Amino acid sequence: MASAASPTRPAESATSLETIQRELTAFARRARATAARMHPELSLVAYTILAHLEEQQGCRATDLAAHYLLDKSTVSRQVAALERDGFLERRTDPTDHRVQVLHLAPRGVRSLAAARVRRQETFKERLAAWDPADLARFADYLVRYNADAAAHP
Amino acid sequence: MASAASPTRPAESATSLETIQRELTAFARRARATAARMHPELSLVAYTILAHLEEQQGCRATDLAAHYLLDKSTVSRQVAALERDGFLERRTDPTDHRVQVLHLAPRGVRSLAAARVRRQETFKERLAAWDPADLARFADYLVRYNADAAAHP
DNA sequence: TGATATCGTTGCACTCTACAACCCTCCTGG
DNA sequence: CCAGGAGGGTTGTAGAGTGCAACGATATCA
Repeated sequence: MASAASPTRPAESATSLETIQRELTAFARRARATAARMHPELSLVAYTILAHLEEQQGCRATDLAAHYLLDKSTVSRQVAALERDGFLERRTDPTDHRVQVLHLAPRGVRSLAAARVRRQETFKERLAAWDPADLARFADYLVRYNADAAAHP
Repeated sequence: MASAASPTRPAESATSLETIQRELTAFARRARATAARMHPELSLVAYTILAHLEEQQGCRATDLAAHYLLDKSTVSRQVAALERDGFLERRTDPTDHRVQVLHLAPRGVRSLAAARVRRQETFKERLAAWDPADLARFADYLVRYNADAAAHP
């Protein structure tokens, strides 16, 4: 399972599909526990929300829900907990008082940075033996797969 | 994000790592809901357990826990529910009365087959536009990644 | 035979999640 | 102008999934 490219006779497509299914679900099962080990302070969802906030320079709870296919009530509770613990802050949009724009609070910035370092270390160690070209291709495949998954729900 | 391979200057490895992290966690968040949509009768964990049982021709609950990094109590409850609903059966090992070997029951075989068909259809549609060579490479990468993840916990 | 290890179950607590009902604010058509 | 609908967000409720700790039963070994 080490080498990158395999022969690709048409008959093998079905096998690839099975493998992709099995390996993706295997990963999914472990993701939560892995996240908990890497950064106990931030759950997988919390980390995701904070990272999104940093990347987007702030956004609304509804955006988070839409982007991550979560119910708005779920996001609401997550955000409430993150605000209570000082990871983020809400700023009511002055032009539309229905809207609360979420921004990272100082503690959120710090925790996110620390968590990112831990994640980087783990992934770096984990993927140390990979050729950079393979890493890049793998990343591309994942992006493409998630895009396809979003398009075919 | 459509084309497969990207340029791979060394400086891009860090970006690839970030992308891989982000896309894998994005997938993980959606996996449970996706499974529920594809086969409402079997949760993601239930499907996984039954598939493992089929593949291994029966195994112990402890094996499942070790393989999927779950607490034995979690597996115990999952197995109890699956037995209650007729998806699997337990057979006490005659040579070691502590051990219960789990096997698929007829209903488990049927449900697993149906779920597999639904999953195949979904994935086939989802990945229809992919070149078989890309599929094969993607599958290889996933296998390799999960192996590395298991080796560096 | 007694100490130790293994397999599994159960009590407990917690997180994550969706759905439904609700409130508040905004917008638009009569 | 204002009534009704739409959008953003919260809360009540319920259920799945999970881990930890304590326990009982069985097996193994000194």
